[in-house]
Amino acid sequence: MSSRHRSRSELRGSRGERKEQTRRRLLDAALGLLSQHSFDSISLREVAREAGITPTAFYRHFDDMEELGLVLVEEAFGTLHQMIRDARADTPFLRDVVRRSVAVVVDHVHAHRTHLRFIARERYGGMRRLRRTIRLELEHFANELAVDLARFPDLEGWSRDDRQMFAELLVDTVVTTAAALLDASPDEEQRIVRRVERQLRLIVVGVSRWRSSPES
Amino acid sequence: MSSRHRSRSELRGSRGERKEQTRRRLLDAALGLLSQHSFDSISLREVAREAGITPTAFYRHFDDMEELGLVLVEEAFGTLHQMIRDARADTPFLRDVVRRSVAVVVDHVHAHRTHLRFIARERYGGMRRLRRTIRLELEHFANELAVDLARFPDLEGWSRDDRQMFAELLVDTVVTTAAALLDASPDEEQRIVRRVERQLRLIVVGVSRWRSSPES
DNA sequence: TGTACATCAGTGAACGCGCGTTCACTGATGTAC
DNA sequence: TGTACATCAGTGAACGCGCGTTCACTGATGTAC
Repeated sequence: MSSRHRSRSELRGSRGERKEQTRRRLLDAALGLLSQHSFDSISLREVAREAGITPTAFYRHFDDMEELGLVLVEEAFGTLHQMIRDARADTPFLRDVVRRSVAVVVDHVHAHRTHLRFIARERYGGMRRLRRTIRLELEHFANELAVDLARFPDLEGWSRDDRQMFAELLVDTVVTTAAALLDASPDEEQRIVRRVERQLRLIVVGVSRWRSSPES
Repeated sequence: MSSRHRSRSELRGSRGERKEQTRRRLLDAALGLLSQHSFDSISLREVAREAGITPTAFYRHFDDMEELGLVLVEEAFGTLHQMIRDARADTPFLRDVVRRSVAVVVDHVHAHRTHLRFIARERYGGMRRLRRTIRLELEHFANELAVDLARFPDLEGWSRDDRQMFAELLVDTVVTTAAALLDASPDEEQRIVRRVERQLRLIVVGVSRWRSSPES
């Protein structure tokens, strides 16, 4: 407070490393502010203040807030892909994967709360470009899942299109659930988890009868 | 432009009626601005300007922007309940209702675009109170649907809890679809509609086998 | 029907504030010799 | 290893602007008699 210049722990590291640390603080500051506000209502000055630098220095790291937002989308989907890798299991049974996945999503909500909140909030938020980028990433995500689903015996003989449709249903259900978990108390969390487990089980029952006997 | 006071069409009507017209213009102005921004980033002054009154006069109608937002939630769910009434059909077959419902949702997205966009955008948006109110309304909505579902033979013997779980899956799928339709071109719209039709059919297949043979 | 008064939706000036962006700058770190 | 210079992350003052809210007001509409 009294000493001028470099009074923080950032005294450590090379100039490049310290720049990277500041950039990280800016991103984290934005993620933090997003717990209370949507992205298009947080200001560059707030983010800089929260990160402990002057507004002017912000421009050493990003052209404007939108660019920072796009970096957050990229980051958030990085952690989301990590999540899906965690959920992948060595079982031929879809129901095992589904059961396992719910637990992974819950863990992920706790471990990467700010990233998931950002995606949930901006998926239908106010900034067109962010919304679009998130939508494209989610589609990409569902595409990957659709490819991966081909290995399950339950989906043998399914068309690419049907697998895609099923993948998108899973992704939407999981994202909606993750978003609901963000605002939930521990009690509500348990309720939400039980609900989505049964919903996914219901869907998997449908899968096992799809095509082979689509009419009941 | 040159004449002072009451130069608009609002010359018609009693004082009470004209006040109501101005209030309506404020609500519509907010809904219009929401096509580009989220609710917590639009300003009282913008809304007043768009409605053609001074910022000061805003306070004759609402205490602040949050109160206006809560009125919009109420309105939007009014039209949503109208939608569900339109979708209700005299058939014992769940699959008929589901098919019909998708068409009703598409119509509704066109007829009440601004209301649906508001709900989609603020469901996980930046203002806690709006988010909470929307969540409660959606739960209420799913409760009603769960009661209504009891009349279908496919769901005979289902517990109240299972019907609730199923109702929430339907509501989430439909709301997610409506939100996706808001940004869609006509081509994309067709794709989205076909996708959700198949997703709901898949779910309904699951329903027909639920409990009677939950294990495949 | 006519008059005197009350109501109140909307006005316009004013306030202090935080905003995004510009500019010239500082001084520690990095590099060339 | 020491010196001279270049780089560049971060500073601080300044700008014009739109914000929410206050205040005293205006004048058309509504009401009481």
